Amino acid sequence: MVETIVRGGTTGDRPGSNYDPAAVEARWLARWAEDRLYHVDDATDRPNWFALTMYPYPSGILHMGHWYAFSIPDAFARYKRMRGYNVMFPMGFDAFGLPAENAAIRNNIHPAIWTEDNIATMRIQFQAMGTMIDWDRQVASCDPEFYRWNQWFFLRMLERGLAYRSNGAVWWCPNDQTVLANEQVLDGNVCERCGSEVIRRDLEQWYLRITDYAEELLREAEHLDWPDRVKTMQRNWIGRSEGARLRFALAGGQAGDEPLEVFTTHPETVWGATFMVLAPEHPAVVTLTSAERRTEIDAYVERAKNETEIERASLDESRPKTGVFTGGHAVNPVTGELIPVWIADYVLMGYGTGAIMAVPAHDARDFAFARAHGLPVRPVIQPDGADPLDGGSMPGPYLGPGTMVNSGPIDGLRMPDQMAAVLDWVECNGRGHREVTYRLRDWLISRQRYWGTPIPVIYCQDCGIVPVPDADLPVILPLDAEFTPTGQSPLVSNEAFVSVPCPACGGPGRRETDTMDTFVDSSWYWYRYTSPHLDIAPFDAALVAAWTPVNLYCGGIEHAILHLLYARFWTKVMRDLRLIDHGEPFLRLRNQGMILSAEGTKMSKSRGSQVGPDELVSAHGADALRLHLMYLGPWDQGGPWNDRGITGMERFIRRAYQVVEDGAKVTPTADADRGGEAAIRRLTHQTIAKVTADMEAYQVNTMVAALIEFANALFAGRRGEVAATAAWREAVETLVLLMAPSTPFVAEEMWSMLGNTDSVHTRDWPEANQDFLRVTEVEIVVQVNGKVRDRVVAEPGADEAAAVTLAMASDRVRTAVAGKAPKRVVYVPGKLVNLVV
RNA sequence: GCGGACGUGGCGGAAUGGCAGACGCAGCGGUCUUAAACACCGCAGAGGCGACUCGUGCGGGUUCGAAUCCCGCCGUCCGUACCA
Repeated sequence: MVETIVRGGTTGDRPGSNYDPAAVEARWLARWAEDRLYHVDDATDRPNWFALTMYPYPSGILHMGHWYAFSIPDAFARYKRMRGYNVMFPMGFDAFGLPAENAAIRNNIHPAIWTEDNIATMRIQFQAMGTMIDWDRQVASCDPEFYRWNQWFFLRMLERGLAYRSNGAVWWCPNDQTVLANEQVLDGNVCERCGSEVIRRDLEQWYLRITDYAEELLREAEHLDWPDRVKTMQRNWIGRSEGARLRFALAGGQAGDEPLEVFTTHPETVWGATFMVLAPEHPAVVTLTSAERRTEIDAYVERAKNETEIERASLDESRPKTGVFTGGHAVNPVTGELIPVWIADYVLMGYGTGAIMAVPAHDARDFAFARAHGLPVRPVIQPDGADPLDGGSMPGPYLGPGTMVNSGPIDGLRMPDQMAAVLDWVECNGRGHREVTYRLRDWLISRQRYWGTPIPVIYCQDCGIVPVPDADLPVILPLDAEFTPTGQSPLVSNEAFVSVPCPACGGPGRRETDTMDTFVDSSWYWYRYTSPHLDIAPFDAALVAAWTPVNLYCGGIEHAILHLLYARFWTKVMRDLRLIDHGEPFLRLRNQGMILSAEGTKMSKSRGSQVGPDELVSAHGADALRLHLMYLGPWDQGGPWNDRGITGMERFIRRAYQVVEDGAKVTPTADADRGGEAAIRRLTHQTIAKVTADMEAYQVNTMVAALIEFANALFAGRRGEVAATAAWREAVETLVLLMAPSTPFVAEEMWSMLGNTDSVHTRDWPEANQDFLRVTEVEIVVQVNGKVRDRVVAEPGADEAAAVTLAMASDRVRTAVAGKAPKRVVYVPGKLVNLVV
C-alpha cells in the first residue's frame, strides 16, 4: 500500500539522535502536572465517556502484566478524548485482602502501612507509564471513607432480606484460615487465592441473595457488548435448567412424613423411575433408614462427609457409583409402585432438592448405578425404527429422542417435542409442577480474616442480630489487632472492638468479627470515582447519572465469573434501591489476554518469572515499551513475553522524530505540483482511515503497523522536494496526532517541535477525507482458472470488457489461456478478473 | 466427558471468500567506519538456471476462486464437570 514517494539522501547519522526518552518523559510529566492536563471536569460541552480498567491490587510494584492491562486502555481513552469526548479514566486500588496480611506476618509490618506504601509506589509507576489518570479521583477500598459504604449497602440488603445468615456446608481454606465463596474455589477443590486444597466445614455465615437475580443476570447478559466467551461462562455458571418438581410419597404409612421431592429435567421418564437416590446429607435419610440398615448407612454418610469433596475433585465419569440402600421405600407417583430409596454421593445436596428419581434406562449415571447394584431398568422412550429396548440387556442408557412407551396416559407422545403436554399432565393430575432450577448459589461474603470491611451487625442476647445504625457508620477496622490467622477472625480477641452495647436495648452486645469478601469492594468501586470523597452517600446521584453506565470496561479474562457477576448483581440491587437508573454496569467489555513468561507459563512472583518494565523503560523509553506491548499480537490473546521486538519500536519512534525534526525546519510553500503531493496526501488519509478503524476495533497491533508504514514512507521522502509542500506538513502533523494515544510522551514532544504551544492530547483526531483517497489507476489481478497469472493497470471505473481486453494483452495470460475461449469470466470490479477456460 | 477458541515463514504476527506471509524481530548482502556498533540502501516461504511448480496441522467437500465456509480426524490452549 505504501507508494514510493521521493527518495531522499542519507546522512549516516542515527535518525532521531536528538531524542532522549528519559528527558522527554520527565519534561512532559512535570508539564502535564503543572497544567493539570488530566484533570476531569464533570460537566463540559462534550459528551462524557467513562473508560474504566479493573483496579489493581496494590501488590507493590507494576509488572509487565500491569503495563499490558493499563497502557493499552490508556491509549483507547486518549483516542476517545481526541474524538471529542470528555473522558474519565480513573484509577484506584483494590486494597483489602490476604496478600497484605501475609506480607504483614512475613515482614512484621502492619497491613495498613504495607498497603499505603505500595499505593504510593504504584502511583508513581503509573505516571511513568504515561497514563491520563486523574489522580484526584483515586479510591482505595481500605479507606474508611470508602468501606463505610460497603457497610451501608450491607445494611440496605439486610433490610430487604438480601443479606442473611445461614448455617451450612461451606468451603474452607486451611492455609488462609477462612471460608471462601463457591466462585473462589477452582477445579473443584483449590483455593483461588493460595492454591491450597480446600475442605468442607459446617459454619454459620453471611450470604447475599444473588440467586434472586439469577434469571435477570442470565437474560440481560445476552444484550451486552461483551466477548462471547465471557457471556458463555456466566451462562454456564448460572446454569439454568427447566423441568418439574415431582412428589414421591414415603411408603410405610407414617402419616406425618413429608413426601420426598425431586427436581427433574425429564419428567416424562417418571414411569421409568425404578428407585430413588438421596444425597447422603439429605435430612430424610435419618427417618427413612431401617434399623437393620442403620450401621451401613451411618458409615456411608460419615465416609461421604470426609471424602467426597476431595474425591470429587479428581473424579471422572468412570468412577464407580457407590451407594447404600436405606431400607426405606417411596411410591412412584404415576405407577403406584413401591421403589427402594438409596443414598449415594453422586447426588449433591447443593443442587435441586438433594434427591433424584432414578431412571436408569435414560440417564448415564442412574444406569451405571442400577447395573452396579442390580436394580431394575425400565425403558420408556423408544427410538424410532429400532427393536424395542430391553431393560435387562441394553448395553447403555438411551438418551436420544423417541416415542413414549410403558407410560400409561402419555404413551405415544413424541419426545422431546411434546414435553409441554407431559408437564400439563403432571400439573393437572397433581403430581408436581413446572420448575426452573439454577446452579448458581448465594454469595458467601463472611471471611475470618482481619484486613477487610467489618460486617456492621451486633449480636445481643435479647434482641438477636441487630444492625449497626447508619449514624454509627463506619464501623472502623481497629488498627491495633493481632492478625495472625487462627481460623477465627483476629478481631475476636480485640475486646475494645467486640464489646459494645446493643443499639436496640442498650444491654451487652458483641460485634460481628468476620469481615467482608473483598469482592464486595470491587462490586461498586467505579461509582465512587464520580464523587470519591462524598460523606453523605456512597456517590452523588447526579454525577453517577452523568457518567455511568461505564462505556468501556477493560480487564483480565480471569474475572469472567467472579467479579463481573458480583458487579452485575450489585448494580441490580442498587437499581432496586433506586440509587441508579440502570441495571447493567458495563455496556462494553474487552479482555486483554495474559502475558506469559517466555516459556509460555504463567508469570508468577514465587517462580521469579515476572519481568519488570524498568530496564526496558530506561533503555528504550516508556513510549517504546507501550508500542511493543501493543505490537506483540492481538491484545485479547496475550501470549509469551519477549522483548526482542522493542528495538524496532524504538527505531520507529526515532524515525518519526527525525521526520518531525526535519519537517519543522521547512517552511511549506504554497501548493504547487511537485509530483509527490497527491501520493503523500493519499497515504496520509489512508493511514488516518486505517488507524481509526483499528482503534475502534481495539486492534492495536495492526494500528501500530499502519503507523510504522506511514512513518517509514515519510522518512524515505523527508529530504525530497515534496517535503516542502503543505501536503507534507499535513502528513507530519497527522503522524504526530495519530501517535498521540499510543506514545503520549514523544508525541507531545514532537507536537511542540512543530511549533505548537498547546498539548497534542487536547487536539482533535484527524478525519480521513474521501477526496484524497481517490486513485487515478487500479491494479487488477488476472487469474486463469483461479491461478494468478499477471496484474494489469486499469482505470478505476473499468468494466468487465475493458478488464478482459487488458488481461488478454498480457503475454503470460495468453500463454496460460493457450488459445482457448473463456467459458466464463468472473470480474470483481477494480480488483480481479478470473478467466475460466 | 461437555462447551468454546485456536493451528500460517526461523520467531511475533497480517490477510475472515479474491495477489498468502503486511508490519516488526532475527538473518543475509552492500554503503559508511582504521575496525566494530549504530544507521542507511537492498535481499529474503520452499524447490527450480528458467518458464513455472509446491505451500496456511491432516484428509475430504462446496466454489470460477478457500488460510478463510462445510464434514471428518489430529494437536494445543481456556472454561467446566456426577447439575438430575
